Amino acid sequence: MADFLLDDLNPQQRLAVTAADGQVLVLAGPGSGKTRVLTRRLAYLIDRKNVPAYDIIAVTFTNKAAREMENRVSNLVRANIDGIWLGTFHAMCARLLRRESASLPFTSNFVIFDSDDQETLVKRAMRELKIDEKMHRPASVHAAISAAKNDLLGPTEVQTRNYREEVVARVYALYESMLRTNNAVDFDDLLLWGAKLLRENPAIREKYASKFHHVLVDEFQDTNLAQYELLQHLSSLHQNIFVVGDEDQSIYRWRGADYRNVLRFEKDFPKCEKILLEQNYRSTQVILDAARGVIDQNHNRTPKHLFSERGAGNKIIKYDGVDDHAEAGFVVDTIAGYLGGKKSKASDFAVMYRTNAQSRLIEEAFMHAGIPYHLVGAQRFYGRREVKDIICFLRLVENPADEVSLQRVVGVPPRGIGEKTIQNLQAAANQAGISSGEALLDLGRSNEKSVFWPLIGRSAGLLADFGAQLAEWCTLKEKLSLVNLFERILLDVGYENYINDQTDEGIDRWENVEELKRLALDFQERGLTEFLQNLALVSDQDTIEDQEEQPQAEDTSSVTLLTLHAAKWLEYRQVFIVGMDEGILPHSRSRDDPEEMAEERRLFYVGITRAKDQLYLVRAERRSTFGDYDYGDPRAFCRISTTGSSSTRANAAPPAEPARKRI
DNA sequence: TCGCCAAGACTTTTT
DNA sequence: GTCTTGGCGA
Repeated sequence: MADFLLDDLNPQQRLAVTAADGQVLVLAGPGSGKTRVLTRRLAYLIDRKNVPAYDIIAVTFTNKAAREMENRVSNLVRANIDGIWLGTFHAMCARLLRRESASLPFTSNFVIFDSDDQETLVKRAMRELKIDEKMHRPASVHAAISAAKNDLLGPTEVQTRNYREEVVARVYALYESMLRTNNAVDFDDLLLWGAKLLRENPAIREKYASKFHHVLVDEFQDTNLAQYELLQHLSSLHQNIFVVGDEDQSIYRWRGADYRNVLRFEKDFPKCEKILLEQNYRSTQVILDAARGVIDQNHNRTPKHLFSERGAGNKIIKYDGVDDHAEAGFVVDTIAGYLGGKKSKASDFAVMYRTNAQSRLIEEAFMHAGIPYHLVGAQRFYGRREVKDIICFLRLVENPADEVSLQRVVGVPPRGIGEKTIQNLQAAANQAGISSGEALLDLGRSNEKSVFWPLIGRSAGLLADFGAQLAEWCTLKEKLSLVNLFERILLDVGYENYINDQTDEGIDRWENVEELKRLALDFQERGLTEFLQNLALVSDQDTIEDQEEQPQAEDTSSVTLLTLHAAKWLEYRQVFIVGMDEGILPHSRSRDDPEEMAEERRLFYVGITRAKDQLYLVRAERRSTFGDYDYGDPRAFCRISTTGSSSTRANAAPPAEPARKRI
């Protein structure tokens, strides 16, 4: 009898999908049908094992992956799957924290600070502590705090072996208390508090551990320590945990991801069933062999023998341009050649690079040649100034205690309120033991009669005006629909005039505001709170790639330009990896650290395995960096077999020539 | 307080 | 090369 759930799976995939209860570790090479296995497993549990959907939690790393999985599973099973907990780690944790806020130091309507907000708050903490921002850059202090949180370390638990670490600890402590007064959590907190909550409250832990009979995890190699602990707690009772990942594709170490969680899993669950998915449905054997030549140099992993039934395929083509212009020229000329032949369309091609800065020259070359192209993930919609402005206005209306938003929008557009006035407001509010937002609202209500009036100085009137404005919005929040509130705020502050100066840039910015308004329209029924939460947790990559899913007319097809990191989910017939120079790929900052070099190899590996038919490795003899020219050195990563005849050839390459001098 | 100019920085960016 | 930041004058 035909079985649509299992028939089209290969033996390894079927083994994984139908595995017995317990712990299952699926190591899935690139293009081996990882998503398919995960969705079929979910469908199998629900449809064949009669597991109710609400007994299952399945976590992914992107909203897009979660949405896709939900759609596919609901198409595969007869049962209704509404009760399933399916989403990103962060969204699942946000839900958990809102439900259990009684046991937490914030209320259930907490706001979520994104990385920009985090950095703003770090800066404020540093100023308050009078720490020199030249010596300790806020970005790096922020990174240190974030890393500590990913390792589940609180402000009193971080190491203070030297002055720098001590500075970080002090900033961390103040930063943390500032989050509390803002009733806010940051991205990292969602995971940290989630793990802490379950660790320290046995009753709550048991509640969820008994609820979730099955725990499923996607992209397991990119979990951090907090996520790992979370998974342990959630599966602590029923012990049914099914994880899918590939340690060779772990490329987010700098954000706390630790591929060694795969090893940890094997150690913590010695009885786990380990299944390797090695049949690749994407690439030719030549490409897979090249990829293997790169990745086999890494340690602490399970070796995999990726194979393809697609045959050897074309040789990998290497190209050394004289400079970066020649590099871009080669890419564009090659693609132009194919497009002239009519057999290929622009969307068959992708150009991948290590750093975003490399895209500029390539873009110019495409523009010059008149070939349509688009960038993936370069300009983050939610990171745009105008988008962030509006979000902060809305956040302030939702939660006037949000000091980060207040500070941002109090002078947008400029209304005569500057640094000094804000400082006075903060000091006055501090003294009264309330937030600046509350003090501002009081000023708006009582004007000169407010106790804060004399403490502000010259601009008290301006501040009171803004406070009254904010108070009005807060009242309107209850009466108007989300979109009407949105429009009202824009109108009240004259935002369109401010942002749209009729230049191309101004028009573009205003269009972004309108795009945000369209998004708000989808949340008319759910309201402001949910809209804001969604904005915090649904970001960037999700929205951009959605357009890819619905390719429009043929003539809009274009070449894709993207960083190697952004390439992870994608595949193309022909892939160009450019900038194959020591210092760029592998990146110079990785040179001295073997773990970092291993990550560069994984990044390269991810890039190689995106190619279905044809791979090009391109480099330049010299390239301009920040104005003047540098000579590159084609070391480690250019030693790669182009014919696939021997995957060990990459290791046996002659030693690299010494780096050439710079002119 | 705001807007302009010069100086300095500059890997990657699932949430 | 280009974006952000900080200092200074109007």
